[in-house]
Amino acid sequence: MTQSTQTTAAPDGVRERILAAALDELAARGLEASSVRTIARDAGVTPAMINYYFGGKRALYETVVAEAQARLHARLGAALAEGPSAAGLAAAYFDFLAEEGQMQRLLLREVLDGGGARSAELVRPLRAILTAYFGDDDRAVQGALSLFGAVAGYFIYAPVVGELLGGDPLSPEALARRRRHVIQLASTMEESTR
Amino acid sequence: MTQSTQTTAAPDGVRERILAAALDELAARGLEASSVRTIARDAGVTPAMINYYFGGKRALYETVVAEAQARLHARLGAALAEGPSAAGLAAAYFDFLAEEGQMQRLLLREVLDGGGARSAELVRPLRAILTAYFGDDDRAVQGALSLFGAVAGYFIYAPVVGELLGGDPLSPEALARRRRHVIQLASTMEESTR
DNA sequence: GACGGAGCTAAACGGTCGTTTAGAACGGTT
DNA sequence: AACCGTTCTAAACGACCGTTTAGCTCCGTC
Repeated sequence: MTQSTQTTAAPDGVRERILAAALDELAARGLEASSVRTIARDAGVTPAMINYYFGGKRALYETVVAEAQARLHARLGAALAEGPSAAGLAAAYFDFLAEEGQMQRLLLREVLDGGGARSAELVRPLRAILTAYFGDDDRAVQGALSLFGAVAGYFIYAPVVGELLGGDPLSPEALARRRRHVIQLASTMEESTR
Repeated sequence: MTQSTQTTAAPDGVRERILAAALDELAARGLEASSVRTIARDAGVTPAMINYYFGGKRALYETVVAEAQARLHARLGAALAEGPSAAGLAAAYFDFLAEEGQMQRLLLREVLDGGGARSAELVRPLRAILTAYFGDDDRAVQGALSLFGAVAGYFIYAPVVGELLGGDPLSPEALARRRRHVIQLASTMEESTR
């Protein structure tokens, strides 16, 4: 009773602990390979609690994915709002992945499993902003695709890169180097498109 | 008896049918989500045959992954042997993914699930060739990473791109456009590195 | 102080999983 | 003709899965 008398507030309530454990497990192992029993154990609750709060494994998964997508969406939207540049967009995407590494794994699995329909729905609101700033022509689209691929690829293949080159691709120094490279790549593309 | 009397040769023997069905299923759904019963049904055999020929689900998976990696390895090696250019390498990687679309999904899942150790082992023999041609400095490494990310990203995100922009990103025209863009990107990088 | 709903638990349910087993079919060898 | 190894099948096994159920505790309300 030294800590608190009203424990059931919010910050680490049962629901939040389940969400955190689910993000870890789902990003690391995928929907099918994760088990509600494991997630529940990591969250320190009973498996039945997952159904109580979320209605089932699939619904929990979709809650987690929706939250991850919302976070990414907010980041990219903020970057576009404050400065309409490919470099700024690339930097925002890079920083998002650098700070929340499991997100890329989760969202990539979602694309691989779901065929991209849900992800497209997420990105669609961004599209209006994107084309307003960067235009609609093929070169801009191709460049944007390359840029996002270059950013995401680094994090996806980070384990391979680490094994291959030695050193930790996720160390602050390596991340700073990569960040500089990606921003420069974005600038180059912007110039050639303009 | 009109077709053949010696059926147990090779081209579409039981083992080969299992491998083909397994590639489809494993690339589409992943190791954990795929079931040996489904693979066996698609191959027109009994589930027990998978254990008879491969020793188990995991061993079948590793056979399929090893074969996919070997095919990619051969492609990249051939491209490097006949012309040491980033553009040639990018084109070879692009063509591989364009012709065998499920491969990228399979290998990407392997990286996501396996942490990259096996993939690194595959790419290691290529590394000597790569550095001999492109050098070892940071700019070349960063550029190569971006290039491979840009190529792979297109195929991974093809469903999203299709939903978003309309049209089929895997149509011959779209592929040709993307191929040109990637090769040009490679050339640009090569110039700035040189 | 009985009531009722919210939060939670332990146990069980039906189903699917990967794998094993017992044995049938069959061509080749002796 | 008896034997044998190979190929293959149908059935069963035990484990684990996601989910449901029955019931407990606790607390604010009347």
